[in-house]
Amino acid sequence: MRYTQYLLPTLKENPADAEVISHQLMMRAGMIRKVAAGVYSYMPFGLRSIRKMEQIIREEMNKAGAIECLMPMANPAELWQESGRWEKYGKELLRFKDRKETDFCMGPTHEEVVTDIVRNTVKSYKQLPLNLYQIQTKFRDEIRPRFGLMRGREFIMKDAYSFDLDDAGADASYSKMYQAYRNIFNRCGLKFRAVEADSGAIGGSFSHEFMVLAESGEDAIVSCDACEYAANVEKAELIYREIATPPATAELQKVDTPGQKTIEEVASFLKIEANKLVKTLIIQTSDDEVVAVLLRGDRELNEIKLANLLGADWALPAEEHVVKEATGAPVGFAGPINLKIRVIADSEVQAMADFVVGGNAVDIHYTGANLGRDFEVSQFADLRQAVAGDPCPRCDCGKFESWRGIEVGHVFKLGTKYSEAMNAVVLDDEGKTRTLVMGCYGIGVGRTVAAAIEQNHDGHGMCLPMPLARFQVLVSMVNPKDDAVREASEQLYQELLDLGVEVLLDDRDERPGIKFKDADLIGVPLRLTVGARNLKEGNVELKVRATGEMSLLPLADAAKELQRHVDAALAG
RNA sequence: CGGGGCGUAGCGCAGUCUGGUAGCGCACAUGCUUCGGGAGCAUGGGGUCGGAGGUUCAAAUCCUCUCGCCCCGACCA
Repeated sequence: MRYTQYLLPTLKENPADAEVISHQLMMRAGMIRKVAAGVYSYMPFGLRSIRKMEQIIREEMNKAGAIECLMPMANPAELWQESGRWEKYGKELLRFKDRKETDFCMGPTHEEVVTDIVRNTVKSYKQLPLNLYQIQTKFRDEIRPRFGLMRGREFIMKDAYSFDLDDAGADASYSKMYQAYRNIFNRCGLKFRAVEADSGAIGGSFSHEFMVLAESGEDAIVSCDACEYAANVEKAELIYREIATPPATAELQKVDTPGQKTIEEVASFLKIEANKLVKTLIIQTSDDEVVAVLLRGDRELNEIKLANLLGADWALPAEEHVVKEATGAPVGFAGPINLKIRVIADSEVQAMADFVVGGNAVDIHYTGANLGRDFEVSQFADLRQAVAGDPCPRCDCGKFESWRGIEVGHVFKLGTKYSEAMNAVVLDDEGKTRTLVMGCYGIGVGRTVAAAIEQNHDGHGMCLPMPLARFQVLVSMVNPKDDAVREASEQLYQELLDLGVEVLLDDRDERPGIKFKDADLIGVPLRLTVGARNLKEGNVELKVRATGEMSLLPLADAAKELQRHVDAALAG
């Protein structure tokens, strides 16, 4: 491709509305343009990276035995009513009517459609296992789209759905997908972790998220420094092999703590460490239950663990008036002593003695509080957020490291939620009717490309890994008006094309500075600079974008040498 | 949806408080010089000041309504 015949509108400055690096660089490098909030056009330069990502996914999915299909974006309400999600999905589901006033929605995911296909076409266990996937544009009317392709409303997703006769089969399908996902993200050259994730309301199932590691990631994850265990902090388990409650040595004592509400305030007022306090959180659940939760002062509550423990959809800090009603004091002074509501505590609290708690009265705390003697706890459980340094729950020696991650993929064992609701059944080898066991597997295609940029950039622009780069080589002719330079560049360009290398020839009549800045911005992995200076010696200059490494190559060997570089980079 | 902020040329912004002929930088076009890290000079084109209504002799500026966009929260690939 010749630059002068291509559409690659680069921007010198960051667009005012782009906050994160990948969004800024994708805009500046002319990969995407915004059409509406969370809705983007893929410009030629961006589209090709997206297509490369799709192709990698396609190859690995096919290799794992999945079969590609393509389902409609417009879904009839009928199917969604059957699964019950027409009512449940809420405003994120973009609904509309056709000319006959029939309800439709833009598919945000395709369990309904695929389950409909399978129940109508698969009748026997002999047709199983089956895994159907598609790469398609989805629409979710997100409350808050942001960060460019990172969280759009319209976005390209690969979604796959597996169907098996039984749980064991579904587990096998799941692990095939898990491995396929590892292959996909490895091939993209991404640093990632497959982490255990919360499986939410569908109990008994399991799920993994694939997280690309990046500072700007929206998710917090932990991984063991000794074994394979990794999990979203929402899910990360904490276990205590031995918990011994130390003997109480101090008397319970009421102390005045005027105006000291937060843990930090109370700790510094009493001149003790935050971990000598026990905080009491008043929590309200989706079932309208109000409970008190005790945590060591320096710990954070994991609301998902709590909700799962209580069997509720959610568990959140109670509103102010509820706290007052439960404790008799304003927010900031709750404590477990003489509290009327149910008290549950994080396991770690069991290892504490002579601690400080709130006094359930304005400006009052207790010191020297002790479990059992001063108050009762109805249940101990793992309720806190994991942090770096916590012991691994799976191995004896490991400790957690913490990371930020961008969720680019999610594999999920669905069970029979949809097959049951929509009556997707087959006959087994005894002629008995069996409900299909499903799994679903998603990859955010655009998000993965954005994540790759988050992970591969510097102050000058992006450094996309070779497998995702739209152009593998850039031939930059320093001065197109110099005949020797122009001819050598054209020759190199042609040779590279003939070798099947994806090459961009910067044939613009621009000053070198502009060309170099653009080259760095758009991040072509390998740059060949053809300038009069080196050409006199018969050389051209190779610069590796990611490392900045430079070397001189004889003009005659350059094309072949570059092809070797490209092949090596693609091989990983 | 709650809280905060912004809409002025393709991009980045000033001008709004205190009403008086719409500006700057970049980009774009033309010419000359320049040419290995976002050049210089000159000339030029491009704007319903997000939209509607109102106040006024006069509105980008004041008032009312409205639309869009961004950031922080709950959701998710």
